[in-house]
Amino acid sequence: MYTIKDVAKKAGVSIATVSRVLNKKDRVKEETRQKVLSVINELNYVTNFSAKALRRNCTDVIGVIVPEISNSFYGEIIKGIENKANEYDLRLIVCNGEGNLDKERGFAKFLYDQSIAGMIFIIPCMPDSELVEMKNNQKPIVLFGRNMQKYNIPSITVDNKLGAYKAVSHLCAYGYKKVAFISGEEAEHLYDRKERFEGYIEALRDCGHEVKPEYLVTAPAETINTVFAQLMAVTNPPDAVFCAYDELALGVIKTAQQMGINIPGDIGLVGFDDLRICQYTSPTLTTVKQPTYIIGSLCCEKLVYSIRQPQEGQNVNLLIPPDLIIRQSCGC
Amino acid sequence: MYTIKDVAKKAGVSIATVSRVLNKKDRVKEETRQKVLSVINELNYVTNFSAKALRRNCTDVIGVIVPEISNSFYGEIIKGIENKANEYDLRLIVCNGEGNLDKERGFAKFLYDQSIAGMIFIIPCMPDSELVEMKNNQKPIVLFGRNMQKYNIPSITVDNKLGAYKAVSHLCAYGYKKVAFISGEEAEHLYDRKERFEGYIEALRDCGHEVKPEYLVTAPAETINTVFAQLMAVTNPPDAVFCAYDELALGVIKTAQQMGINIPGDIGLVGFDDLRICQYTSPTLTTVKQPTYIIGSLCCEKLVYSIRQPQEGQNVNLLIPPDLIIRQSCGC
DNA sequence: TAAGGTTGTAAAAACGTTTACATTACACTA
DNA sequence: TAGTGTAATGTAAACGTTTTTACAACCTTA
Repeated sequence: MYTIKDVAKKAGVSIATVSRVLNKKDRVKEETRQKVLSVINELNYVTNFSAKALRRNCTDVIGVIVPEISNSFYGEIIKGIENKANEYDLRLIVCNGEGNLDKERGFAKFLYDQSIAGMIFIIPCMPDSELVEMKNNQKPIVLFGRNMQKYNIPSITVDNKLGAYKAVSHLCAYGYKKVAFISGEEAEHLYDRKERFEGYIEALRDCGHEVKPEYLVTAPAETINTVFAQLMAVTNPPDAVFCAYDELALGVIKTAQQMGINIPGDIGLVGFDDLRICQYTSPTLTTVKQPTYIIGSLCCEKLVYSIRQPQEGQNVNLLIPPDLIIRQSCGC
Repeated sequence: MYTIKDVAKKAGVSIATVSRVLNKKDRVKEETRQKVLSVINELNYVTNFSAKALRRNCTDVIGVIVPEISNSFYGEIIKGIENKANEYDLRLIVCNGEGNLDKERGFAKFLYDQSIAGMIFIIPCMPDSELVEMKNNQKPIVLFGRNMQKYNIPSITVDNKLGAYKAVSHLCAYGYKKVAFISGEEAEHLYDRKERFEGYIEALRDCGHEVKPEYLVTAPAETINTVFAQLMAVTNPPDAVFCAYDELALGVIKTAQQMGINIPGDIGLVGFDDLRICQYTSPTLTTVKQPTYIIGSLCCEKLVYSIRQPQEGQNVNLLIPPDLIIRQSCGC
């Protein structure tokens, strides 16, 4: 493994010159530049990142904290980030936060201590205040799933309200009159849940339907079978269900099958996220698509921007309008 | 951000002593040790990894190259690796090889140049020779999906032959007599494909059925619908299908549905891998389970072993026996 | 008490870069 | 020809560790 000294000696220049060639900031006579480059090539020299990082107090690594690495939804986002990061010669450290605040804090602290170039938080559970603190630590950060424009933190969000509105008004337009809403467990940091609920409400109102409290269900995904059964046992049960997450809709499909309820014959169903699995369920699941790969790619792009132009204030939220993907489960 | 010097000064000792306390190799008087630790705690000192890496010529980072990060099969493996890595205070860099030899090479070279502590290759497409070369570069590596015991490289494989054997003999035991085999595209590095085929053959033989060439299909996943249709159009078509990968079985389910063929009524179906999606398809998919999380965890454990005890030769292949998960699609 | 062994600590070199500052080389002007 | 300005390059310090070497200080033991 050769060092910059070896290159310098072989090229007959000083190490400073080699460094200059490498970092192409200062000017070097074209002739020497070529000479150095040819030696670098010949020796197959690569710069030692540890030394570089030590000297510059900054690595070429970015970190991302996701809620669940084994979930292909986040997998797609990570893929988007990674590809973009490689374009910019950055490496990616992936951390599996598991939706656990302590884990998340631990990873964030670790990455921060490691003089990482920047971090991406995918649907973080940290409170706003801690994220602001991270930002103030001089490390660029980017968020997905939380709009923190007012704190001057760049972020990307999907227009959850619009997505939910699209989904529910689609159901209504096709004649469903009694649309229930199943959301997952309530949690402070799950803004998407709230926004999707708002979209649901607004769509119902705009379609002239009333919001019935008995159609509103909040429960963890594990209990979906009992919860769905209860929902269907209500007097005057719903004729359609909008689930805040595809995960929940999957549970509904499973439970309905066990109960002998036909989807979409007996009840219409729409989800949110467009997990890959939605194409394979039976019936295939109508859902609101979040463009995961693109989201990842954009997150990374924003981060790189913050890293390279730290002063410029493009710290704005980018709102992505989601699309409704119509499949079988809504019966339309 | 404090350095070891700050700690030394505040504790009234030399930096060497602080380093000794930190790396707990040399002995330090208990009293000074406590003093140093309390200062470290007070200042919230963390060692600079770049400096450490530079000095020791080795980082606390390991790398993993997977074929597809957005696939939850690999996501689970990564999760297993990551959790185990964190236990050992190692960080993980994830690389998305995309089953592309050049990408894989690029990542491997990069990681190698970065004085990484070790690497894990998940179903690599590199030829044996290059892997041996990596191993000879003094960096510990671990493989999943390729047995390279004879080259003294630690590895983990699933007993594909056994898994396929279990799947096919299960079908035969329940009365299926004409079992077809659909495998994905052929490729040099896909050893699992070959082994699963062997298991298929052996199971048929042991059950007293003959192997019919017209029941053997090799085709990329994208063409599964035409391929399956052709298979069913054969005179005396099969009454069951064993797919070398769940991905293919998913395609079969979809196509069968379109063609009005009932699974398992008209034809039995078994896959291999146990993707999460298998629980949600209709019918749910009987399949051979690979314990992904555990595999990841074991890979990491083996790697750590190689890193910490470089001389010891535990460079053996670990063969994991897979289980058959019986669901609806086989009709048993 | 002197010789020898332990134990605990310090001083300093080294790891491979980047970069501020210093120096040289050269072309041009007066 | 001397002086000046600029472009090109070199020198050396610094980044924060680990680790080798050295040396005190303190015990044993003869």
